[in-house]
Amino acid sequence: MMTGTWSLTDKKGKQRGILSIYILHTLKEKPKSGYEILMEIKEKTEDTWTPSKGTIYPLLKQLKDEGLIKIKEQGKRGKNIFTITSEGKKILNNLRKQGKDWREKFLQFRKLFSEILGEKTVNIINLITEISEIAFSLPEEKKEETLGILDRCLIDLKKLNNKA
Amino acid sequence: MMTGTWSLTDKKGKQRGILSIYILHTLKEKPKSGYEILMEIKEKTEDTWTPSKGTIYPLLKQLKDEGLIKIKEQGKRGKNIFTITSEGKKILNNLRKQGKDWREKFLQFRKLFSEILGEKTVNIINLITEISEIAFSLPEEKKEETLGILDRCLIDLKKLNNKA
DNA sequence: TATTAATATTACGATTTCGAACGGTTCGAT
DNA sequence: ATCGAACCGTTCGAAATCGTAATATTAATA
Repeated sequence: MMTGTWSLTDKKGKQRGILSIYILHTLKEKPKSGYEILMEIKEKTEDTWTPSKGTIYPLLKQLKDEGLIKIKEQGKRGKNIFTITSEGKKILNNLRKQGKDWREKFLQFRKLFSEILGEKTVNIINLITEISEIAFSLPEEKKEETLGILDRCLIDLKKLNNKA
Repeated sequence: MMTGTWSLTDKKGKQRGILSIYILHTLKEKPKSGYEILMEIKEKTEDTWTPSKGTIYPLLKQLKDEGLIKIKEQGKRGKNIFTITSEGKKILNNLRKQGKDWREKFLQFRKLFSEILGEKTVNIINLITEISEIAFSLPEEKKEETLGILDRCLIDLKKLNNKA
């Protein structure tokens, strides 16, 4: 969806797509192979997104050539285990700062999608989306209260469900 | 973001991206020029997305060549006012049916983005995800009550926010 | 042991969209 | 009369990603 809309530009002026950003992010947590990253995304998104093999491998190579990641070790079957470099960490931190705009974009796109689909539950979607955006924007010290409010909401919905 | 992920395949086997789908949708409501559609999107998404001119004009031409839209009239300055054809309406309806998966995709991507951005609100994400799932699964006749519960939640969060 | 499945990667054409440059036509302001 | 802005569209290289096919190497299963 819209090639550049979700891309971020790092401090070197290089545009980075979602997958690049995710790769840096996950390699910062722990060294991984291409296949592992691929399967991880598939799992985390509940089969909603499986990055194409044709994308992830050339991208890993590109990021390595750029010095943002490196091969930590090699395993069987031609396996390369990548890890992030310190340069990569800098780039990632810089990108994260710029990703703050995503929140607003998400809200807008969700609204547009609802309209396109002619969804009859527009009000529900809009409410949930708004709830999401406020919940995420509340500061850390309000987290307990936030969770409490959401929990109550969930309980109420479950009750309503059980009255079915 | 992920070129094909949000694309839908119409009954003719042709892949349609977001912009195509939006064009069909909005021309169904009312005939419009390319520039009008462009500005409409920009407005509706609060400047979050302005489709590229390099995209929309060739796309309109393509859709016209395919018989999904036609030129209704022409105005000054080379302006073409497009309207949807009956064939286009069929395609749009077919596409809408397939867009039902977007809902789940959206939630998943929202979660992934939060993780990438280092948002420290995992529990919040999980709660909101659960809330979404229940809210959407409740039957239509419970809609009013659902809305009520969600509304209350939103109000509570807004109050919490205003206590900042 | 042979076959199937899973892991691991490469190659490549296709797709949607961007971004930028370019050009033309009104229209309102000066 | 001139200018700047807005409307209106075209061209084109670049970018991120998809989808698919192919290949190789284990590991699991029959």
